[in-house]
Amino acid sequence: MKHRPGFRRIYKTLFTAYGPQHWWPGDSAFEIMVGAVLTQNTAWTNVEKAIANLKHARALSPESIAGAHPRRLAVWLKPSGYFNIKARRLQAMCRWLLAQGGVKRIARWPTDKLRHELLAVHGIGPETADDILLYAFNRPVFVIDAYTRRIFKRLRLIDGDEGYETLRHTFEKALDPDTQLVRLYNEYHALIVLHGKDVCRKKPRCGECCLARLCPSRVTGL
DNA sequence: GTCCAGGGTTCGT
DNA sequence: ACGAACCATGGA
Repeated sequence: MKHRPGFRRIYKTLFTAYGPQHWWPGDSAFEIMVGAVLTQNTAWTNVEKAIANLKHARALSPESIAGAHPRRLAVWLKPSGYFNIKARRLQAMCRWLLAQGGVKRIARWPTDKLRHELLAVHGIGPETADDILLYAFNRPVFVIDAYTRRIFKRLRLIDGDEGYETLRHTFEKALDPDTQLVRLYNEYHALIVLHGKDVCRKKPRCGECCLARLCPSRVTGL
């Protein structure tokens, strides 16, 4: 594949501009898994409210969620939107978790097996699986999302219409090897999301953002 | 009032 | 193998 020196440079530029983000907010691997499902197409501020509801009800555990009445679970999830769908997805994930013997058990699986099994769970697609792998289990998996496509398309480093896996491998090959891959992927994705929502949408002109000199099209927004 | 957020499933072509 | 409808709250 063609050499792409831009990927590391863009990371350094974003890191310099915004500093370390220390994702994912959450007190446990399980909480991160729950957050990954709840944040699907949803603002994180709304997800925090739903997680707070679960905590206050002492329901933030695989057993509680799996055993809860879907109706009551939906009430707790209401602030995060799609509450009926997400109630079902969380229960699917929790029942799967319990069937495997819990978080501690699957934490010892090799990354490719863990990823394959996660993708087989109802409600967990490629991005949610990779969020979980990277942020809950500290595996070196690069997360691709809509912001990643937008920003790197404008930077002319990708076409934008590649499949998820193709894009993921592009990023992973461009950034490997590294002494702390997990740390790099962790910060990179967080910085992409931060830059995407705080700059690209509000101020689409690249001349106004930290990536100005690296952006051929001069537009990083939509 | 309109737009869209840290997507995935399902069902048409 | 793609495209579109669907889900639903809250902040800008």
